[in-house]
Amino acid sequence: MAQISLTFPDGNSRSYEAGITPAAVAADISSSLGKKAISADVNGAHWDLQWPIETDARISINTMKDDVPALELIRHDLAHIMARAVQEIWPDVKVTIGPVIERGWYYDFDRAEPFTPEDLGAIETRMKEIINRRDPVTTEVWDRDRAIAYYRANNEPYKVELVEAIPGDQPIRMYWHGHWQDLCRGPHLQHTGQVPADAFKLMSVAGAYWRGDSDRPMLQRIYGVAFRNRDDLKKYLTFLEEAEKRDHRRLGREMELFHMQEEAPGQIFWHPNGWRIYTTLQDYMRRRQYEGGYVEVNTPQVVDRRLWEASGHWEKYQDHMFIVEVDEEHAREKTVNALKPMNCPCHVQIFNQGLKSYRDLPLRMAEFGSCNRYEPSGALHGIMRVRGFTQDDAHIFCSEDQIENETERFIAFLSQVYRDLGFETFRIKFSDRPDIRAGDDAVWDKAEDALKTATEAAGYDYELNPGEGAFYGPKLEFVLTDAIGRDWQCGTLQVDFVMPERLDATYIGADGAKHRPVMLHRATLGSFERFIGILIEQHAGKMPFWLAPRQVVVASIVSDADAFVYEVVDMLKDAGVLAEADTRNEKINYKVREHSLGKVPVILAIGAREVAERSVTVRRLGEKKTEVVALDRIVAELAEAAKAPDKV
RNA sequence: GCUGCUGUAGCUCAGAGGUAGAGCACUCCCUUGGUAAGGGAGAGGUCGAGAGUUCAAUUCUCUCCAGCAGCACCA
Repeated sequence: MAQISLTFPDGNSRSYEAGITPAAVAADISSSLGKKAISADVNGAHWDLQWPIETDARISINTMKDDVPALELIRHDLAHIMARAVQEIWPDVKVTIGPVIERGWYYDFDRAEPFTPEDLGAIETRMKEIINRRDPVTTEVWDRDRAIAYYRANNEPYKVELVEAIPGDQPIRMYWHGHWQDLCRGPHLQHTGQVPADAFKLMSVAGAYWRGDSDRPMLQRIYGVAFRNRDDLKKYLTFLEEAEKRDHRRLGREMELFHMQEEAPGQIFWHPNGWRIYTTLQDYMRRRQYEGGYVEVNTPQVVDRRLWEASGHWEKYQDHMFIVEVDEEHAREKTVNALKPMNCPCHVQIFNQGLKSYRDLPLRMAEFGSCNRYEPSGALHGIMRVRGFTQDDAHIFCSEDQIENETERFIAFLSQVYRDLGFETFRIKFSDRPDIRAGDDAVWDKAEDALKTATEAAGYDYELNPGEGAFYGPKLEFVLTDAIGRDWQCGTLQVDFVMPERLDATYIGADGAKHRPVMLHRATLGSFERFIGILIEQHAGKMPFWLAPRQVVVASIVSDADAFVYEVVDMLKDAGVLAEADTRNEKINYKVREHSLGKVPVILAIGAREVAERSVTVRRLGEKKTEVVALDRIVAELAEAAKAPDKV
């Protein structure tokens, strides 16, 4: 028998017979490790304890203390255990796939009747039974024909399709959890009892297309979450509650920011409070963009189809456009217009007015561009994904040589804005050329290099999204992480070689000849609607003072203080602070509770004492303590706090 | 758009084949109270829309609309 040498993490090696399994190695080290082992890392690959090792290798044995492999195995085994539980309860349900996902797993089933919440409870109970049976997990490699014949015989058409799709050079591996068997690449745990029975939960059922293809059957997907122990599960459930409390749809109603109604799906009715956030943010962006060398423009909402045909939107984007037909008097045909879904074609129209010189470049043309897109009904979500929205859009018309500098400049601009808005860090994703694309490879090379070099020069790393660029050019995407760890893609910068060509934009170069400008599409916030949604959730409604739609409530404690309350409100308003009086016939407790729930950052209470000494008692949101402050001082302090970050 | 679920007062929700209820919010009265709900009274609903079954529909059936979760979409 050939011998192989296995090297352990501490640097020691031992000699074993070729074909030894990690399970045997672990048992050889100690019998307790043999029991605790869950998997191995063999030359960096995640290795099932039963898979033989045939060559010299570095090996380490994993136990439940190793969180990455432990979570992977727990979730993966639970996917199998759930599928088994489902087939034990309903033998005619067909199984498909069940991968591990971020906090758990899912498994897709084909079953005529929908799973109900009660069904989920029954499945969960059965899963716990299976775990308690401590069934051994075993594996073997099957011949392709045998696997196909087996699944045909068992009436599992989805599995047949999966086996057929496995490339010829890859083994077809079967796993048993007790008597229940599934096609799986592994690895898995030693036995079902290694799964913690109190650290998982089935969360929801939803439809999902077979193989993610909307032309194929709709399956039922059951989602579960799983962790190494009960505490981690509890923490996750608490996180979900926290996210629910921050839901901008709920806070939008509670803080009277906006509403939406049936007659205008995907469109927002902004109330005074919400609109104050919107305009404050927009005013701030307008100032920053002016500073950043942009000119601001405004373009039409309703535009004849001819322009959309020229830009290519009519062909590629028509399903997402609101089409407006008008019967013109005496006209032979109806005029067909579309509400603009994007601003770029209109911006090119402005660029095309008059001759442009290379001296005009780069031309940074910004618009708070109101767009309408007919988004699929299922995509709508609060104010985050809507059919009517306003982008903080701009198009930079420049030469190819200027792409890099403009990119670096934009990253600096965007990072300043994000910092001002309370997001200290962000990630950059770089999407390069897709398979189907327009333009020469030489131009793509140049554009991709420019984006990468500029990103590095600005001091940022990027993650590569291979092949995810738009057909007209590569792009950068800027991703924020919020206070509870969720990612939001907001900013974007996209190089476009195609639109200037289609709409015949040109400039006169230093050589006196006509040249094609490059367009950089860029947005910082993305859309005001979505970004405000993110801000609401980021802050759980407690907006930074300068952005808060209601900044100060001046509340009387006794009605004799009312006159002074109004005086204080006027002083604050004159100082640029959003102040309102609350002189209602209510106790101070009641007023404090109501305005705290309304997320008003500062309450100034005024009773007889304050009137006598011209002071106020300050109570700040989230704090229990109060302090008495002289009137002039608090007005000065709040006036300072109300300034936007670019004015501080 | 697809699958499933939901739609009753401003909000959160209960209810039943015989044209509706609670709490909070709202209005009025009493109360002038010192930092997260003082007391009392009152008003408020075409039960998402349309059609069908029935003596009778908000309740049962169908269609549509909207919302929620996920999928697909987000050139």
